[in-house]
Amino acid sequence: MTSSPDLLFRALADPTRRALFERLCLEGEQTVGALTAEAGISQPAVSKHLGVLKQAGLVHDRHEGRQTHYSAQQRALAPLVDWTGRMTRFWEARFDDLEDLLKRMDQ
Amino acid sequence: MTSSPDLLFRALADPTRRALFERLCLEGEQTVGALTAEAGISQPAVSKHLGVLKQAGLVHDRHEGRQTHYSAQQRALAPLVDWTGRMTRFWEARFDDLEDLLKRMDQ
DNA sequence: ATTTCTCATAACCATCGAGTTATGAATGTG
DNA sequence: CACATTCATAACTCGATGGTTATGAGAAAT
Repeated sequence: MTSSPDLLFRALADPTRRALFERLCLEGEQTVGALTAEAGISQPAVSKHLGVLKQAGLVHDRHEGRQTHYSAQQRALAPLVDWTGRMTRFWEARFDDLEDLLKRMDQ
Repeated sequence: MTSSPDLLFRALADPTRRALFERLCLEGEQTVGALTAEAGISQPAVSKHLGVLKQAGLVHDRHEGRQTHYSAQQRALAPLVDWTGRMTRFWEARFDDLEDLLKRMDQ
């Protein structure tokens, strides 16, 4: 069983793949050809990356004629945001404890 | 030049490594021995993972006698939060645009 | 001083993953 | 129908990476 944040982290760990996702986020829907034109790698490589992103739920594909349009699914980032939240919340809690301690020491 | 989010994503992409970081976040400072006891892998493997986390700025090590104490540096997650923010902000902006469009179409 | 304990490093191995080229499937075009 | 275009998949290569065991360095204990 591969957990949800695991898929996301793994999918976004590769810089090329992250660049593809960023383009889809910032510039909106793109065809494979358009993405390949700027990616600096071969078309099959781009397709494979898009496949990984799709499997992670980060992109959605729409077939139109002989071309495939990919678009970002930013909602899929939610588990990532949750995860960082859980990790940093503990830091804040601990920080609050420290503040309490200092306050109590002050009196 | 490896950018900051790149190091973070790569460091957190491995489930074993992420588990180590989570433990340090939730349970606080731990020695290598304590971490190894529950990690299910050899001590050298744990040390190597901790080295990667340290290089990414995610953990800090403190030497005390013959043991090394590791602790989480949650602040290091900031670039990750920023990145997800930049990606999702565009979604919200685009969503707002859509809402505006619908509103205008309504009139 | 010798031994024991804790951790890091070295050397090695196997697997994974990102890239390539070749090719096929599906759709449009002459 | 024949040809071109667009994308996905197959087969392969090769470097990166996560794991192992062996060993060394440094600190504590006897």
